[in-house]
Formats: sequence, structure tokens, C-alpha cells
Amino acid sequence: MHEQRAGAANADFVRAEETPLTERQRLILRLIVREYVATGRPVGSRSLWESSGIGVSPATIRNEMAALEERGYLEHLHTSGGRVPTDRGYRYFVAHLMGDIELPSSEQLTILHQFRQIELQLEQWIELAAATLARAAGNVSVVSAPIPQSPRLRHLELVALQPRLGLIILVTTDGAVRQVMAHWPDDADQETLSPLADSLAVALRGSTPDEIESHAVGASALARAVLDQIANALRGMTAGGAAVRHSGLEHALTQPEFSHSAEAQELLALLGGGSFVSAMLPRLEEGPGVRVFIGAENPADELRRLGIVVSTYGVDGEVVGVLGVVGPTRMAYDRSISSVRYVARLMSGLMADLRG
Amino acid sequence: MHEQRAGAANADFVRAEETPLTERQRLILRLIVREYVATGRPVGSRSLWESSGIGVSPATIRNEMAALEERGYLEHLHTSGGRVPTDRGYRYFVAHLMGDIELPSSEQLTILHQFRQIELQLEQWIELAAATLARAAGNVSVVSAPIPQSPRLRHLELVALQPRLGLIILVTTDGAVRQVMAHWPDDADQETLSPLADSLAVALRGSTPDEIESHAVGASALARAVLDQIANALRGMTAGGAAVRHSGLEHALTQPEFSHSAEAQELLALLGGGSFVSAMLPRLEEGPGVRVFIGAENPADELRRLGIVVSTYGVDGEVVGVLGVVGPTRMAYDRSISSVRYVARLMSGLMADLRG
DNA sequence: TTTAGCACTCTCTGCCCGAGAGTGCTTATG
DNA sequence: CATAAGCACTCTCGGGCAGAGAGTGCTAAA
Repeated sequence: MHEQRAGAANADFVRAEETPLTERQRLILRLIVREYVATGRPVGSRSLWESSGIGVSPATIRNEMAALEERGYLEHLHTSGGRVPTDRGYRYFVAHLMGDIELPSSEQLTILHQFRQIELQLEQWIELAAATLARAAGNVSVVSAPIPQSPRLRHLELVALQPRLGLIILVTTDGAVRQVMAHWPDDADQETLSPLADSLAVALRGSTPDEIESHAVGASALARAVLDQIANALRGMTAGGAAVRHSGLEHALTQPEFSHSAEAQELLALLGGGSFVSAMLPRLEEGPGVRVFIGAENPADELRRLGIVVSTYGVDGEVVGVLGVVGPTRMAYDRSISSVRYVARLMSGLMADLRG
Repeated sequence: MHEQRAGAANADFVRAEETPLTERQRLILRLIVREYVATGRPVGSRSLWESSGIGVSPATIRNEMAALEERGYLEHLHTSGGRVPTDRGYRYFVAHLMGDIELPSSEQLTILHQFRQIELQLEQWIELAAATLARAAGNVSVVSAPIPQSPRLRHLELVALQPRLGLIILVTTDGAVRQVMAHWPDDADQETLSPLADSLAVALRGSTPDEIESHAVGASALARAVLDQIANALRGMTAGGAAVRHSGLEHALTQPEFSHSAEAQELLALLGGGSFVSAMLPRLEEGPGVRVFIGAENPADELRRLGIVVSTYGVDGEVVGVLGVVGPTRMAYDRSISSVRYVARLMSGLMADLRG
């Protein structure tokens, strides 16, 4: 199989070396992709002829199919098993045949409504995003928590729990909140901690982790311990420590590609191991927009049988996350793309509100 | 099938109506349960004889098996398919045959070590508990976040995001932290909010939601809005709003009971729909300790083919959660019970630290 | 260029059959 | 009387086989 670049740029590559597809070939390819995505069974000339009401005979369809196969858009699993789109076929479909890619506005309203309802519970945003995305796309969804690019401190609270144990609560300029437990070097009750928190909050407002640590020189042992742990916690909010949620496994299980437990386990391992996110994070650099990876276009071997639709979300340059949909190569790319785009926009809007 | 009460009390019921099992019958029942749990295949007299090195012939084993079947501890799926324990058989095993039920101390140390490593990240406790419990028990685990019984306010922070939008951060006396977004009735910047937060923090320390609302009379519009939303958020932390995590689905998928996607989907629906927790929450009333529900002993119909091991955890009367393990009826109850017990103790210890 | 016809291939399903494993019953034995 | 041995019977599982169904490529006709 040839090297392929991801994205619409692929179209140039096709045009450069061969004549373009005829209108009828495009129609047939579109019908095959739609049919195969819907049924999961390889599609043959006769059955396509029956189900589509196309104006030409099965024999003609066969000829066109052979041409499409010749050029790498279809393939032939067994001599008499009907045809199936190749990765390249899906790619062509996504780039040229898919048509309208906005989520139906009724769907948009449903989702919006759900977000309105729990707007206030910050902790649940990611979970809700994962759940709605999975439902809208009809596939497994993966959503990372927003990751501050360069977290700065906005607020700070210290809570005494036990003589030498307490809670540090941080709020960053992005509106993210983090709570960590902390040990003090000496006993400290709430009456000691509160004034310390107040003075540190003022002194550290807008500081980066490095700047926070620089305040440690000359401070008391307690203050030094606190400063250290604040800086660490703040650092922990960047890429490495981001929480990732997935949802909609039930959609995958209904599909024949995952009906055997071995394949389902493999998918589970991918989701649990975070290899999905780590594979996609580098793409964050490429800027905003929805990216599609089909089968062998994926960077990692274990993703070769999957289709992946991802997008970043967030406020440009300040805090970004990644969200996407994963399914078998045979997936409804149009639905997935429109869902991912819509939910990404929605989350970006919410992040913008939070940034203030 | 007869009505059965859960727990060791069952033994009385058996003894009351029939003669006790002979020592050899107990041995054979134990061997059958162990063998069936390990292999998943019905166990026959010859194969049991070969694998166990027991001192009697297959024919004798057959006779004892027939006796055990007669009394409801075993059953016979097909005329020649070997025997399988019934729910009652498992129950007898759990109550009398299981023996040592402490987690091996090497396992204990491993788990403890993992908790030490992330001790500081409060948000990750539940997730870690779910992950380690699943691993230790070799089954799917479910862990609810701790649920404060009667949450009282300990600390309070207000953060301005936009003119009329902000963040309220609460810390309860149990050490739980909650962040909610809030709308103000008038524009309010950080310089307005900080003094308000300070004065409210002092005034409301130790208050219940109702008491907080009672402060609203005669307060400013802004303060009233804040008080309202604090009270609501605090109320939301009790039972209804508790987060639930599960982990270890891969263990279920390796087992033949869930190898078909239909059964796996059913399990997924149970976990996602929260019906597991809602079925088990009433048991919280019965006090601490590990509870085991085997097959038809379960309250809900959809759980009839599952074995469930649950325990509460937390600080008595103040904050409690529930955690447990779910698998096919054919599960390693001894391993599950010891794992659940150990992790529950561990979490209780952590809660006690947090309570301060 | 399109279509009809045809021979061929491959999968899938149902069926049969034999091997293997397990049971219950009957009878022998210490 | 409890245990063991022998035996006929039953049921599942896997392989082999045939026929149906679906699909293809090729050739020839419209």
C-alpha cells in the first residue's frame, strides 16, 4: 500500500497520477461506502442494484466496480464475497463524496440542552462531552480534560486537616481547580494557614511554577513546603496529568468488528492505556480543525484497523484539550465528523467563558 | 428455588431441615467449585478424580455428586455434561468452605504502595481504588465516591470569571471539595467577591445547607445568590450526585460468560446505568462489612446471572461510599471478598485522615 | 457502451457421523 | 453396608460433506 498523507490534500495525489473518477464511479463508490457502513457485509453488484434503484444493470455496476478496484478504492476479500472499500476508498469518500457535514440542528439543540442543564458542575463537563459525543456519533468517544498550556496561579486556599496534614486548593487563570493533599514540616492549624494563604495568594497571583518556586528563598519552612507543593501541583496540570474519559463502548460492541471478545479487549486496552490520546496529542500542534485517520493512515500499528476522528478544543494558545471518536474503519465518517466538530466548538465556547 | 437470605445465616437454614454434609461431601463440593471457577467447564467425576488425586474412585464421586445434586448444591445442565454448582452451592462454599480470606500480604503491599504514590491527588483516589480492586479481584470493580451524610461547610472561595459569572469553591468538613460555576445578579469583580467570601466563610463555618439558606434574609442580592447556590451545591453532594467509577472490564471479557457481545453489552448497560449502585445502596443501612450476593439472591432481575461482592467504606455515620466487585456467578469469591475487604479498609483509613 | 448469459468460485448452513466424556444403574467385593 | 467396577445410554463437539446462495469475470449480443 502506498504512503498516504492524511486530509484532503490526498485529492491532489489522486488527480496527479490518474484521470479523475467519472460521475458514475463516484456515485457507485458513494453507494458502496454507505451500504457497507450500514450493513457491515461486503456489497455485491446485484444487491447494490436492488437496493439503490440505480439506472444501470448489475453487469455495468460490476464493470465500474472492477475499475474502482483496479484503482485501489475497493477490494475483494474473497473471490465471491462482494466488495469492500479500502482505506483509500474511505478517504476519497470523506474528501469528496460525503456532502453536508453539519450536525442536524435538532441534534445540536438536544446536546446544547444537556449542557445547559449541568452547566454549573464543572467536574461533569468532560463526562457529559464524552457521553453526548458517543451518542451523536454512534461510536466510542474519547475526551481529554482541558490542559493548560502554561498554567498560572489565580487563587490559593489552605485547609488544615490534621496537625501536619492539609489540603491545598489551586485555581488557575484558566479557571481550572485542583486539590492536593499536602504535608507540613511543622504543626499548623487553620489560624496559621489562613493568613499564609492570603498573603501567598496576593504575592503569587499570575505566577508560573518556576516563579512560585523562586519565592521560596528566605521564606519560613512552612511557606517553603507550601510553595514547593503548589509549584508541583501546577506543573502536574499540564499534558501528563490530564484526565481522559471515554464513553459509548456499547456502540462498538454492537458492531461485528468487535463482536469477538478478543477484539473488544484490544480496543479496551487501547482506551485504557491512553495510547489513543498519546497518539493523537502530537496533532495538537497542527492547529485547530477536525482530523480524520483511516486505517493504515494511523501512526500506531495497533490502530491500523480503526478509524479515528479527532479535534482539539479550547482557547487558542492558552488551554487546549483533545476529543474524538474511534470506531472500526467501517464507520459513518460523516456523522462522526459533524459530531466531533460540533462538540469541539461547544467545549471551546465553554472554555472561553471559564477563562474570563 | 427457595427463598434465601444472604450471608452466613444461611447455614442455619440448611441444618434446620436436613442432616449436615459429610466431610467428604464438603471436600467434593469444594473441589468442584474451585475447578469450575478455574476452568469454566462443567466438572465430571472422572476428570475430578484425575485432577484432584482424591482417594476414592470416580464411581464413588458420582454417588456423592448425586447426593449433592439431590440437596440442591449442584446441578446438571445436560444429561452428560458434568456438574456445576448452583447458587446454593456457591453460598455454602462462601459460608463454610472458603477458608482463609485475607489478601496475601504481598498483594496488600503492592496496593498500599500504589496509594502512597498518588496519595496527594484527591481526585484520583476513586479511580485508583477501582483500578487496584479490579486487578486484585480479577473482576470488574465498581467504586462510588464518598458521599457525605450531612455535609457541612468548612471553607468557601469565590472567583470572578466574567462580570456576572464566577466560580464557587466549597470545602466540606469531610475534606471534600466541590467547584461550581455561578451567575451573579449584578456585575461583581474579584475585589467585590473576595471580602464577601471571607465574611461568608467565617459566618457559615460548620453550617448545613438549610442553615446557609437562613442567612439569606436581609442580605444583599449578590450575597443571596451566592448563599442559594452554595446551599444547592452542598445538597448536591449527597447520595444523588455521587460519581461512580468502574474498572477492569477486560477481566469480564476474558470470561466465557461475556464472550458474546450481547452479554457484554448487558453488563455495560448495568454499569453505565448505575443500576448496580442503586441496587446496592440500600444495603448501606445494614452497617459495615462485606456482603455477597450470588445469582438469584440479587434484588434485581438483571443481576440474576451475576455474583456481586460489596462493602461500604468511610467514617462511620459521617461519610460513606460503596465499593465492590461484579462478575459472573462463577467467580472466585474468596479472592473477591478479600480484595473488597482490604480496599474498603484502605479507603476508610484515607477518609479518616481527610476528616481531620 | 451497455447488457444478458453463463460457467465458475467461494461462503454459509444444515446434516451426519464418530469420538469423547459423563451419567445412572446393576452387580460384585471387602 | 459402603465402595468399586462394568456397562449401556445420552449428549456435546468437531470434522467432513453436499447443496443453496451470492458474487465474479468473461464472452457475445444489442
